[in-house]
Amino acid sequence: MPLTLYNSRTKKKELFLPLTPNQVKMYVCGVTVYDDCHLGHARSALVFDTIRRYLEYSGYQVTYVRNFTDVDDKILQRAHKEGIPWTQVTEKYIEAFYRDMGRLGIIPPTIEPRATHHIQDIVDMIAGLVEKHVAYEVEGDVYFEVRKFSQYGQLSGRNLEELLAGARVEVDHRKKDPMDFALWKSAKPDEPGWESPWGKGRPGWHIECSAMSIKHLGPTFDIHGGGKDLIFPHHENEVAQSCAYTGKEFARYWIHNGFVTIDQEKMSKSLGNFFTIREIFEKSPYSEIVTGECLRYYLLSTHYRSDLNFSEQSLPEAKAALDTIYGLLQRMEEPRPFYLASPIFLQEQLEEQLEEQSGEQYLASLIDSLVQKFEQAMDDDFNTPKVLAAFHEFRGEINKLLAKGLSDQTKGKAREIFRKFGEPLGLLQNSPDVWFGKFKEKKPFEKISLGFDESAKIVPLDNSELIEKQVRLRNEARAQKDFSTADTIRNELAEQGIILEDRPDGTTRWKR
RNA sequence: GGCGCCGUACCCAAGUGGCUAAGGGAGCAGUCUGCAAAACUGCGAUUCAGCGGUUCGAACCCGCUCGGCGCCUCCA
Repeated sequence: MPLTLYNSRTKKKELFLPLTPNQVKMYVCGVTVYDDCHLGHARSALVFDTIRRYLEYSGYQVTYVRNFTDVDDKILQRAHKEGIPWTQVTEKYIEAFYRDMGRLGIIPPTIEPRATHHIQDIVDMIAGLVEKHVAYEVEGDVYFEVRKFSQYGQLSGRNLEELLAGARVEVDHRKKDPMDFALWKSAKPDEPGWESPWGKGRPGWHIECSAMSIKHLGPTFDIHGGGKDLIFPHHENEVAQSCAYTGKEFARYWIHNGFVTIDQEKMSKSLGNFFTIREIFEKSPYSEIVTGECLRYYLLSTHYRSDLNFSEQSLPEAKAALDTIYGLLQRMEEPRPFYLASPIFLQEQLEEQLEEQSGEQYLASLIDSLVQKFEQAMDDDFNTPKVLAAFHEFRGEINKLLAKGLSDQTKGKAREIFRKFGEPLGLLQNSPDVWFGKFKEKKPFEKISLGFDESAKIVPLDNSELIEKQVRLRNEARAQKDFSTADTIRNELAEQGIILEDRPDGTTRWKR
């Protein structure tokens, strides 16, 4: 089935045909490492992680490059404010970034270049642009001359006249045109800098992505991605300087993800309405593993190009939805109830077997249908919400089959399917026991709150043995029809967020 | 001011010209259960912000109106 994706350059869905068959070269703008990353950054990383996973699922060999901007004004400001070397700022936040990505199950890209490791490539590229007379130096700064690139504005759908008319930038009279942008910035005496033909300085923001993508993927590559706020000026400028430099097409498909909003407004540092990933995990009532997967589910429950609004319900809703699937996985792991195997039920057992025959055939058709829906939805511009719907439909059908009785082999097959198709989404890879908190849990009933609520403290505990003991006591009471004691225990456990489920055979399973 | 996006049930969210408008959450009712939980079944938009138009046919196309948001400055 052919993959189609929305190309923001042409504003249309297009058939995806990579430059080299079976290979995809993809570059995504990463983060500037001057602070903890927030949900918006995470969304971008997650969207492209999912795209990468699906491309690999589809059989492509993917080279995925995602950069770190590790030198820039904000980093220097931060270092100055904290009175530490700027390199310490970048190291700290690169580490934090890895921690957050890991919690979200985001697979590291193939290559993670840093601007500071590519200064020579950047200088070479700028020198080439100066040589071609599309860039010029003024007092140690080098600017790209937008008038020299006739296609300028093509990606973002603007033209220079419009831009000038609405320009809010204060005009720097040293520039030939107000829209000219910096390739190289001269360093002030106290600022870090590298030697260059124009004196000591550092790269402008846009040039690093061009230099590093060309270096690692070649002049023309398949996919370039990032948040939709990067379309202008960042990506527009990348196109201009790259094409001017190589004389070749730059990225062939442009993919831009939508924002995460709070109260319908873009989450951003300047508005102050953001949640860092760290904060979300610290305040989550769920374990780290569960929180990570819930967050992932939540972010995938909206199409990547749409904005999505984060609220206090987002995580609990994702948890409830995932619970239904993990609950099924758990039931499919359990041995078939003994009452189905006892002699009294021999007649029923025979019937069960007959049911199983048709049940297993039916399962095969359900799997076919799921695979088809999965691929169709993902091939249609990565429609993850549709995929999740298909999972839930599949779940419902399997639940019905399970009630009729399924062989261990068939149950195993169904479980495998959930795992296999959850993988490209980064979902359903945990064991039900971990999911339902039998190993580690934080303090229950602390709802994730919007804002800086210090009351939500992490209380790590591993009280499985205690719970098991309570469950045993309760079942002894139940056996003696001492239901008041049984109910007392149930209520006590419920207060700790433990839910008991009695099986028909008298045993009890518990979960959080 | 320029360019652009969005408005689908109580909430989240697919669907963008033609079978009964997916799916999740919450809710109500039922089956099951000592009670519960889970699972299953049923109920819930004659309707897709509003109005007008195109069409045999529109939530989907066009126009206008109302409401929300984004980019044009650093931004995932």
